[in-house]
Amino acid sequence: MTADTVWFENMEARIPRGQVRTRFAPSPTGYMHVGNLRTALYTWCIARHAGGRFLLRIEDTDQTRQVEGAVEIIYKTLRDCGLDHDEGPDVGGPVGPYVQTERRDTYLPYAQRLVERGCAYYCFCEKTESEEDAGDFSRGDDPCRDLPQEEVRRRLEAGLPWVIRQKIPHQGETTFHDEIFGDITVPNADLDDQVLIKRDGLPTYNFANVVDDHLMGITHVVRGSEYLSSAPKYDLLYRGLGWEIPRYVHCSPVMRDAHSKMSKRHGDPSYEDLIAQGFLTQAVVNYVALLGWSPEGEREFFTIQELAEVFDLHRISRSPAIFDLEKLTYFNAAYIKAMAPEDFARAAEPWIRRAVKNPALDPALIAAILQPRTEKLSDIPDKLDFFDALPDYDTELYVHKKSKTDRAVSLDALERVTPRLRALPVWTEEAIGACMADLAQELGCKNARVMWPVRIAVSGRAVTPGGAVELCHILGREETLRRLEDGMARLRA
RNA sequence: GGCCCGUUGGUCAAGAGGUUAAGACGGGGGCCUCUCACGCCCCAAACAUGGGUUCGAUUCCCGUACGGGUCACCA
Repeated sequence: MTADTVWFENMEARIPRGQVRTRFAPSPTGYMHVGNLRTALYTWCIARHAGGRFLLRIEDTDQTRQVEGAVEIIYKTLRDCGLDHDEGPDVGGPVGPYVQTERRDTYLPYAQRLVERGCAYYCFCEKTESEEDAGDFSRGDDPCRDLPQEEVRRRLEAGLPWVIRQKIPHQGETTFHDEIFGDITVPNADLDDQVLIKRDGLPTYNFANVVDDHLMGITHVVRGSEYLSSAPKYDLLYRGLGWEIPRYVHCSPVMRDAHSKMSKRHGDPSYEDLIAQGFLTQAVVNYVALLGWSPEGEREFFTIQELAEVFDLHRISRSPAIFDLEKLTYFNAAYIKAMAPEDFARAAEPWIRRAVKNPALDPALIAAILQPRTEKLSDIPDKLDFFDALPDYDTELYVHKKSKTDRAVSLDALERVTPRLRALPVWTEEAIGACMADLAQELGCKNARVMWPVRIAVSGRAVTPGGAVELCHILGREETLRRLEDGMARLRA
């Protein structure tokens, strides 16, 4: 193959040979599926791993499915995730434009070239019933397939509506290579004469993809495995146009269960839904990377840059992977624990403020006790319902066998500790902790005998984020003493 | 239905013609501990199935089952 002359076709000067170029080519549907995000991530990783270029191309040839604002969501998601692109509608580049409807005039000449070469033909057929319900109508039988050139010209001049279809050979078979699935061979008779140029003059996805990928110098075509069965037709197209065939990387889908893909329709969360639920971008990206791909070795925590470094496309899995919210939650919790306390405090504050309105309570202190026990930000508010006001509670909470407390012991503990706390020279965690520990030691018992009752009195809850010491500290001396008094009153009642 | 692809514990998955078949999540148990968590330790849990090839297959080949994809003037 004379790749050096045909490969870039008028573009040798603009794209360095040997450069790895990949593209993410979403159609603007209004949100980012988890599967799409993963495809974008793998595509980005392939380019970055090789020091190549990553492009963004918007595939909007379906006029009937435009969603306003959809492109912005794509930009925002890619930006948030760190999937920066080198070329695209917003940043330009040498092979633009990067929006297919803005390239509308570039496709027809290539389709006509295929017609001239006998690899495609004008079809004047009406849409047929059988076609519309996707029956077993064999396109190989299309009466337009072998129309005499004169007749074609006559009909075109008469203004008859037409489409251009790919002319698949009746005989033989086609073998294509996929980086993940290997060589796949199919009989040409099983391939249909797909439409290349639609009646509205716009190319179909299948055709626009081939033309654009070539014109943009794409070396690795990454996409979902639903395109696997079209791949032999792509090969025929590339060959018909005399173009070098790129490397195909078909990725199996991300599933919601064993039977169906993740989808908005079924209520599965999109990327933006996950973020709204309190998942961190890095956790989502990290988790999703491992859904259908695995690194060498046992490590599973990676920054996006680290992913790019170690990414090996040949370790992408052939079988579909089921999305597991529990494992994502585990990753999220791990990322939260690893955050710098200030960063976590900043991320958690809005969620803390949903439950804690009292301005005297320091959200940073609350964040500190929350951080090790928060799996996702959205479960923060429920943990904080006792801060603003002490809830009504049952004194049964004071009975705890492991801490060796009952109502009488608790009352005794509270009565002893309250004056000491009132007298503390400073209200710090260290001072409060020492105060309670000292008392326990004097009583010759475990800390629990003092701290359990205090924690109950101060929170009214059996389960709290943080222990007695932290809670007292956060609530402040005055409120702490007020709640301890309240607790003693309840125990005496 | 035709064609194509896939199948290792509940989930994500490593792995190689000969292994006690990794690891992680989840589950169970324990330790730690002022609760819940965190952390640490331990445990249970898998090669879909039938034939080959082979001294030996979970690993290679064929069939079967099951699952998925595709068969649009949607992407």
